[in-house]
Amino acid sequence: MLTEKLNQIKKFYRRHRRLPSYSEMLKLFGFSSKNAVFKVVQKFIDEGLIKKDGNKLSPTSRFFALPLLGNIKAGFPILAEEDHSYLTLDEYLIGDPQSSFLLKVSGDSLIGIGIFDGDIVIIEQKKNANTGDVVLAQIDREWTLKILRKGYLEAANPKYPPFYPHQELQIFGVVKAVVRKFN
Amino acid sequence: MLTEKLNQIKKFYRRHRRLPSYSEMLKLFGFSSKNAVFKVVQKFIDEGLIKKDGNKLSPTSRFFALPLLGNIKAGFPILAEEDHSYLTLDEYLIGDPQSSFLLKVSGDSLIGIGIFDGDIVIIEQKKNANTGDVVLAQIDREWTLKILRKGYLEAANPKYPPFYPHQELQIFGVVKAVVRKFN
DNA sequence: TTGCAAAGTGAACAACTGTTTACTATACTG
DNA sequence: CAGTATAGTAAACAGTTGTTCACTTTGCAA
Repeated sequence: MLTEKLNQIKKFYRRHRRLPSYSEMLKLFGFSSKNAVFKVVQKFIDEGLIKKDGNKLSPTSRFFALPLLGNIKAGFPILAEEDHSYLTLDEYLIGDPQSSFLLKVSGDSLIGIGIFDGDIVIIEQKKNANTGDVVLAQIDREWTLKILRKGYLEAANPKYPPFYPHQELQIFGVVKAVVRKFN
Repeated sequence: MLTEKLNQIKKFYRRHRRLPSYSEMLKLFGFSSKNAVFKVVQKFIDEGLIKKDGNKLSPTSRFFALPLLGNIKAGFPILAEEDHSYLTLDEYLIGDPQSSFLLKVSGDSLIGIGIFDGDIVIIEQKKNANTGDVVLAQIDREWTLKILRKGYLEAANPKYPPFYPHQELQIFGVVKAVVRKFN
């Protein structure tokens, strides 16, 4: 089966974060001739799962990304094979990997905008932000995650008052995305 | 500078989804001897950014993953270099890539559990789920995303009533994670 | 200025890369 | 059954791989 071989390659890619070489696939598939591997790989290339990159192989986005289906509409056959695009969450959510980091959120001060306790936010480091941005900031030397307003910080939860700095309000980064895992 | 070379390799990895070979790095760095590259790579190996994998190179998780910082606590120096772990969002959020797909959410029926209009959910395909799971289901032939209860579906928004099936309630998958991008 | 480690050059090497060719076994179609 | 496309074997090949050795250049501390 061909999809079984694809899964073996995907498994290898997940473990090693690189595609196996032809001789590695040889062992992987249990073949005894590299040409057999060559022909299998050619099929994956034809299907657009792998591509040639110089004299090497590299995976296409279809290889490792997940299919993204459109909106749910009543009675709509969302699982139809068309109009897929393929998405990597890292690529989708992280704009500038160099200046970004993740932060585990604690507290309920941002539940109004759907950031819950235990969520992970992607923060892009920068020293200034726009009003309305969710920022990681130090207000009077205390770290916090809040919405930036003109000269103060605001929670997204009616039970918290606005936060006016007594001395200092310093911005360290802007929240670009949230991520939550269930269970 | 060494970090500049690392960024060049990262850039290459993002474009090609594989590490460059020594001769490719040669061009990348502007060197004229492969040995110079060899020594640079050795440093990255020493730092744990790249590792040897057979007779090939492969990136470690520190190479492409983002640092995850702990919870924010008042006054806590979260940016201290210690107790980092490194996280790939894809690996963190997607348990079984083979059976998962993404779905763009429309509607406000799940705002109570922090799933908003425009969010993307990661769905794992399966035909049965536990009570309390957020499921992708077909209720009387209409697709929907709701919370599964005993024999019916429920929104997470007081403005919607429970959804009892007239004929049929079929489950297609379980929501394992949500993801939201700001701006 | 001297001494020395770090950084880079250049050439050589065996091992492995992907690819090709020629041939055989297998499976399927009419 | 025969005919033929598909799948796999075996061996050979040039180009590239990562690695090593000997040497030169650069930068920096004493």
